[in-house]
Amino acid sequence: MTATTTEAEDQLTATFSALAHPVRRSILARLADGEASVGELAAPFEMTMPAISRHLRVLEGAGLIARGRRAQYRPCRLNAEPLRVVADWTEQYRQAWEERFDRLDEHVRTLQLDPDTEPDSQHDPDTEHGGS
Amino acid sequence: MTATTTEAEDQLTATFSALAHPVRRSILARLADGEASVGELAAPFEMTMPAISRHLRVLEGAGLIARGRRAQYRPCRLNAEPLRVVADWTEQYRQAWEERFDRLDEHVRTLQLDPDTEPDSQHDPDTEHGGS
DNA sequence: AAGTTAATTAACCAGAGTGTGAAGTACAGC
DNA sequence: GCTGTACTTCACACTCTGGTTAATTAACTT
Repeated sequence: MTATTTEAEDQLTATFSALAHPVRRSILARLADGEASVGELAAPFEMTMPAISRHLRVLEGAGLIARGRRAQYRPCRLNAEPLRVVADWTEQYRQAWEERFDRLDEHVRTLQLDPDTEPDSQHDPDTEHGGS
Repeated sequence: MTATTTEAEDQLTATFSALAHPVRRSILARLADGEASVGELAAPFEMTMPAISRHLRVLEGAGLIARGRRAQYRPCRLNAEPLRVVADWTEQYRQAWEERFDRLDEHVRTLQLDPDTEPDSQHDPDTEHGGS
């Protein structure tokens, strides 16, 4: 039951890994304009075809693209679903980047919950840095 | 002048790379609750301290955390700013995952550009996969 | 001063990621 | 059937990651 890594975690790891390479992000951007063959995708880069082919494999592995077959071409098209998952994941931190009140807010909330819990040792400037 | 990779691209690469590891995402989740020392961050994992220390270095390199010093502790706190950048980046694909008209739209655009290019083989199920 | 605690750095290793050129596969066209 | 085109797979090199243990730094404790 208690697997070390969950399905969703693996999906996220695969997607973030795939997105961690500028060439692959560039390929996705290209595919947002519509289907393209491997050769078309490779053209903008100073890189051999096999290299692109492997980048596409990574993208496919993360479910970010799907591939067809038309004659000797393997047209690729974007599948943005995993990006929605990424967007949802980041959303969980929205509050953290919107609020600049983080620590204050947190402190206030603590006091509201229980005024006696934290007498003064919460984040005292004296113990912060200056003890020479 | 014309750098091969831009600043923004590097930032994105660093952030996605950092997020591509489940342990690092887990650490960020922990830090969303507030500051924590390295030891506290390491506790949940069956992993030695140096390993965690390096994960923290990666997160710091991507600007996802900031580190202080309190006595012999190095408290870490979340900096969600790069996550906002990621959210903004994914936003550019929102349309792609919201619309289910992808292929239709693309087909229409192809026809508009050049009606003779693709007579009928656009996305015929027979040529799609069915080879014995 | 000596020892404990917190964390980093150093040295090392296994494995994954990213590129190359060369060979192999699949389809189209003369 | 042979040749060209599109792409993949193979074999290799090289670097980056991610983990380990051992040694080092830094601050508190007694």
